[in-house]
Amino acid sequence: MSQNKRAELIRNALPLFYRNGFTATGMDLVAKETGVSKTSIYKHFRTKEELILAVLRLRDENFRNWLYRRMEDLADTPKGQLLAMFDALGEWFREPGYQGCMFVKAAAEFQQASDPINQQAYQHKELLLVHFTALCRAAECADPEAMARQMLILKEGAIVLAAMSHSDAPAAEAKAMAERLLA
Amino acid sequence: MSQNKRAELIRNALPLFYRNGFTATGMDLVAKETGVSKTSIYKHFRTKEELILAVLRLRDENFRNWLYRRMEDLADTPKGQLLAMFDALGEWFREPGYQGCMFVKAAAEFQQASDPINQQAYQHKELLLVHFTALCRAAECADPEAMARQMLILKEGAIVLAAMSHSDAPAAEAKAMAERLLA
DNA sequence: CGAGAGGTGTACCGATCTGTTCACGTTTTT
DNA sequence: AAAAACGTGAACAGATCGGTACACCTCTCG
Repeated sequence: MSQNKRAELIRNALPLFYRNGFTATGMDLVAKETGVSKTSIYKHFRTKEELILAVLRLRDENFRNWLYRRMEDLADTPKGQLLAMFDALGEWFREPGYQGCMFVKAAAEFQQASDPINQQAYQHKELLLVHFTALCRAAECADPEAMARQMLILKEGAIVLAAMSHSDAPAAEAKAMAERLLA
Repeated sequence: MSQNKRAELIRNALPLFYRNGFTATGMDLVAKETGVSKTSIYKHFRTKEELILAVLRLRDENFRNWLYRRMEDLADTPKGQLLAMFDALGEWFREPGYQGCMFVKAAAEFQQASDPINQQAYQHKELLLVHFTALCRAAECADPEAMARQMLILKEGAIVLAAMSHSDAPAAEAKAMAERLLA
């Protein structure tokens, strides 16, 4: 019961924070839009920061699961999967509510390195890097770590520019670069 | 007189917004830290939004001037300048107060496409793209427009990851990619 | 001198923020 | 059926937000 309400709260708060921003979204709005009273919210989370951290944990899980699965569905070789990532990103960019990377925005709003939100946001990027490194190693790249970091740069650049330009073109442009680098 | 105070206000407000964020920086703090009374601020700018737009205009001018000049100082061929951009970015990343791209953060905080701040933030990226395109054309790239957009993706990816990882390594990694793409 | 422009500091307005309190229902368990 | 657990709505506290009002100071210039 309690866990259900808690999970429902986190799940419904996610799009709120994603679309309105963290600071700009008040707890009264969270209560109203999630259907969970403010009293209950503060029974599950001591502060707004704890709720945001929980939301980011869910987002990390959802996003990485979605991306990895999509990469596997679109290609079966390691190199093919790395390239397919940019096709998956393109699909994401074309979604109506696309607003950029939630972790980049979290790090932008809570930019002190000592902030737990900032740290958790970067952790998401580190987890992506681990996965990319494994794929690069399986693809027998000369320097898997370096190639993985480069793929991450391409991914982040495409995400930021797609958000700012309201276009999915950066996905294809990043993919073109990845193709030449992985060749 | 008036213009001096106004310029001084914008100049001193810039690092405040850059380090604290736009929403998180209150007008009382702006008045206190810039040395310009709130009464005077609101004589020059009708709203906080207008002040932010003025700050972003100054930042655009300062940053583009600095980057273009640094690229010219470090190399004399068009291709060399494009590569030198990543060395210049590395210098920026190593500066003590580095906090990422102010325009990306502005677009993240004011993410509605109809928001004037969002529009002005993207305009900065468009101006960079114009410059890159001219350099790519001078470097006799096969497709100057596409190559310029790719260089912009590399630049934005490096900026975001340098900010999140508190490291200057993305500059060298992006440069390595640019070298292979421009070869 | 005297007027006006440009500036300051402070107090204030109404709204909104995070977080708490309290009295009250509803459901589950014993 | 009694009791504990879980939930609600609404009011509230204290702080802060963007923005305004007002009295005052200090120059410059005629």
